[in-house]
Amino acid sequence: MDDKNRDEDGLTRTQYVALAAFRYELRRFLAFSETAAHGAGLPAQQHQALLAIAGFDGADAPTVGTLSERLMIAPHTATELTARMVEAGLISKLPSRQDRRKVHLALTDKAEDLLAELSTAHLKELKSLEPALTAALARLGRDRA
Amino acid sequence: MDDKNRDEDGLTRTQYVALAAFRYELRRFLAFSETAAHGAGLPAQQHQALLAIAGFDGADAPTVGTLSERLMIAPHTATELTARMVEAGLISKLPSRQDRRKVHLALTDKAEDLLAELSTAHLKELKSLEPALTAALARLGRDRA
DNA sequence: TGGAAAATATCGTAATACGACATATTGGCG
DNA sequence: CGCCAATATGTCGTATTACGATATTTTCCA
Repeated sequence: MDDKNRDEDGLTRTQYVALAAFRYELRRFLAFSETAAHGAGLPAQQHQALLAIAGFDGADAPTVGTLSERLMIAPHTATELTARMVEAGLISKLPSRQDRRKVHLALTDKAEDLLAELSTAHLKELKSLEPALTAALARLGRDRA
Repeated sequence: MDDKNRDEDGLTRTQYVALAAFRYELRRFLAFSETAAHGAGLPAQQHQALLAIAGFDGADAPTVGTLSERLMIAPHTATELTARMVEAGLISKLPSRQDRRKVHLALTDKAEDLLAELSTAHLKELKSLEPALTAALARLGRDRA
């Protein structure tokens, strides 16, 4: 069906529109998040680092390594990121007693306040964006060629 | 309820975990997308530009301005992006007849092939990531404090 | 105990988005 | 009808940030 709407190789026009719409919704959320973080005086990636540390679901405190995993960045990039954040007074580094190669990370009071404020705003925004995001995602599943 | 799990200001630990998990799922998808684009020889943003052009849901061909809107970047950033893409043989620019300030954008054959390949892979990946993403999103709505 | 592996760190480099500014074109209005 | 503000795109220098290559320290195990 709908062969006139199909590109030579490819997908239907509807599928491109659906994919593009999904990415647009994603960008809307990410743009909101970036603006909110900047408004609080944080680069977006530092906000993500704070959230990853505070929301880390593990036994002991997260390390530079866990941060690199959760943010999906190279280990040495996490090193640089955390160095900037220590500089900015957002986190503290504590060398592990058990394994002295590791460095545990903890939020400062300042960072906890900022993160609480940002997270509240994000939950609210996500609540309002959720329908559009879910709908855009679901739309991709239909019209499978 | 659960006051011992509540940070001073702030949200419950569960909420931080849920927010962090949602962002992690988002990053997984974005990392897949970036890897796929790079594998096809494209910077991620150029892939997004191709998709935004191909999936533009409007009457006439998209312009530099529409691209800046859909990608949520500044107009002059869209100018630079499109210049790089013309250079790379991915798009062509066609000054509008109606309004000679505007420049319409169209994919080259090469770009159509690349986009078809990437979009197929993305639809497949999204199909597999969709449950986790939807679940992470839905989880945010529960546990509202 | 001697090295391979792991964890973090350093330095130079590249990509890309932005701010400030410039140019061209359009449309409205006195 | 001509002038000017607004619109659309373009140019240039700058700053941020992530990466590759490489180094250092510590741990683990054969």
